[in-house]
Amino acid sequence: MRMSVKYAGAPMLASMTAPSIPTRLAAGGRRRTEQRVLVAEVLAAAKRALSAQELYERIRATHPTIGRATVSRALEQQVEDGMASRFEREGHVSAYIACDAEHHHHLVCTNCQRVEDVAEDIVAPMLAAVGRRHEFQVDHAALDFYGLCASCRRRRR
Amino acid sequence: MRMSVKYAGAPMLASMTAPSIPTRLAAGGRRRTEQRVLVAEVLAAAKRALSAQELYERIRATHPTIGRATVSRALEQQVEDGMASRFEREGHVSAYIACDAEHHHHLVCTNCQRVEDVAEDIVAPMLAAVGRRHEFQVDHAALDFYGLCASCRRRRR
DNA sequence: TCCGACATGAGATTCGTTCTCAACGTATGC
DNA sequence: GCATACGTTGAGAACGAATCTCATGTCGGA
Repeated sequence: MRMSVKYAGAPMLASMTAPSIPTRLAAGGRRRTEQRVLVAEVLAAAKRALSAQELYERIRATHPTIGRATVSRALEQQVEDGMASRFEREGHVSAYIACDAEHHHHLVCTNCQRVEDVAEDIVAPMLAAVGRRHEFQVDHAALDFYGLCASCRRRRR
Repeated sequence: MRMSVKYAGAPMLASMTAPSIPTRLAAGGRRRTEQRVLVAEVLAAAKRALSAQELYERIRATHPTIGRATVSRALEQQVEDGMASRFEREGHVSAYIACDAEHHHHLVCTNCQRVEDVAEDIVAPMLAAVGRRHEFQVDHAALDFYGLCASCRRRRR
């Protein structure tokens, strides 16, 4: 399932001046190592969801000595620090995408695998409706949509 | 991620007279074996999401000779036949819940683990909005909500 | 009742992830 | 600029849930 996205009740902040990747990597006493920069950059450049394994293989093409565990740990940290979010794909595999703010749900193109963020104001009324109708206090939700993005749709015709 | 729930465009049919578990198990040339009935009944009785492992252990309490693979295969078939739906839990584990119709999204209580279905008419407008706003043709979606159900909420006070 | 195809169970295998631990490299204080 | 402390790395081992294999069992149509 999609990693939890919290609804603290407060409206999402409009993105402030976003810090660069290396800056964000150094948050919370973490060290800015070559490997961790690499993982973050390759993930961000991919603009689509990648499993740890896939990312590991991509990076290995240019940096053959990097370790599986390093990639895995770097991704884990990025999720913790809010720089990425994690899905659970079918087949018991985690997949990650770079993410520049929290509170994001995703549109995944089943053709080209690219990922878009869902506008938050589309989702919010539905969450409110769920709370009203079901007497259910929604804490967090996993909302992911699969289909064809605009360009793949055009290309299909 | 949550197993796909298809949006074929047609409105959901109001549930017709639902066939019994043993009847539905025999769909499509499948055999109605003791084990497959058992798996379906225990899952339905649980009224909450269970992993294959958890279900296996529950069943083993009364039927110690049942095999892991049998439970696993039975669940797989139920998902195929629309009698259950599958989540991917954190930790790369599948979880299943019994399901009496398709097109269901779920409210999962994080306290008592019980599962409710989300009213489909709450979800539909949002799907339409996503399609309009994002020029994205939604084929299927994984929508799961986590929080406290009404009774757990009362009990917490 | 008979027989073939489907289903079962036990254990082996698979495969992505996580753990372990010695060696390394970063950042900080001096 | 240098030394020190400790977070980070990489290789391989360990892990764990699911899946596969295959001999045996059983369902259900003929």
